[in-house]
Amino acid sequence: MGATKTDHFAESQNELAVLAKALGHPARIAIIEYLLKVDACICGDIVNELPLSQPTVSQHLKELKNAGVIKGNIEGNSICYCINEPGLEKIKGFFEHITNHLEKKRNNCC
Amino acid sequence: MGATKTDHFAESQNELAVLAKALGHPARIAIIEYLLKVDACICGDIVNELPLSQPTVSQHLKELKNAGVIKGNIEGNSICYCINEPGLEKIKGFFEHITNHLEKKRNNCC
DNA sequence: TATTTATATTGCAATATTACGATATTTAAT
DNA sequence: ATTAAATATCGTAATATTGCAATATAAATA
Repeated sequence: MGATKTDHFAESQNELAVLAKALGHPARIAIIEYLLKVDACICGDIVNELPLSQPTVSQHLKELKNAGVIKGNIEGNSICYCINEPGLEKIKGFFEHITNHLEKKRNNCC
Repeated sequence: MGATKTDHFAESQNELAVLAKALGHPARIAIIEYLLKVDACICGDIVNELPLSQPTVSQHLKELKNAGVIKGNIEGNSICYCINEPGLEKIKGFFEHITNHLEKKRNNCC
């Protein structure tokens, strides 16, 4: 025990969970917000923006990339990380689906 | 080490991370989807819908509730769990913010 | 080529999560 | 009052995550 029973769930459920999980850490939220703020790729200065060590930041970037939230290219001496739109569209769609549904058929038992 | 450095991040970043983290498990995605599908509160049959034991499901429900994704009332012999709209609006707003921003100023370096 | 700069990887300790059996709690029904 | 039901909590094992120091890698520059 201890490991998530991934194979007992639908593919789409696992996909959404992976995306959500990737965003389930304040440092990774901060990275995304910083990407938006500077309105460009991360090229070098992300470590100074976060209250974490360089290896830790690198690890968080890796997780965001693995989950499909950001994408990265090698850019000379540094790495260029950007938001990966398809990944974010997928999770945004999930929440839109939920809230649209709630607006249509408001159940009020709670 | 090992624990998230919550106090080094902004309150809003921690809030969003908590919400996203709560959805970062396929069982909890499945619970939300089931709540939408039946279009009512969960009253008893959620355990049969999931490939997990009753204590595990109970634990997942608790986490969703703590994070503010669902809310629950005692309803006689069972518990009535519903989607908690404010929580979902908050995280939906985050993703809308991101995708709106991306549409406006599309950076194309990656 | 040596050095600097930027990022990644390794290894490890601390902590958190996941899952479930056993048990407790709480309410409804007998 | 007992029993049945539904859900929660406890205890615990297995696994995952978080964070960083040390080290590796790779490219730019002196």
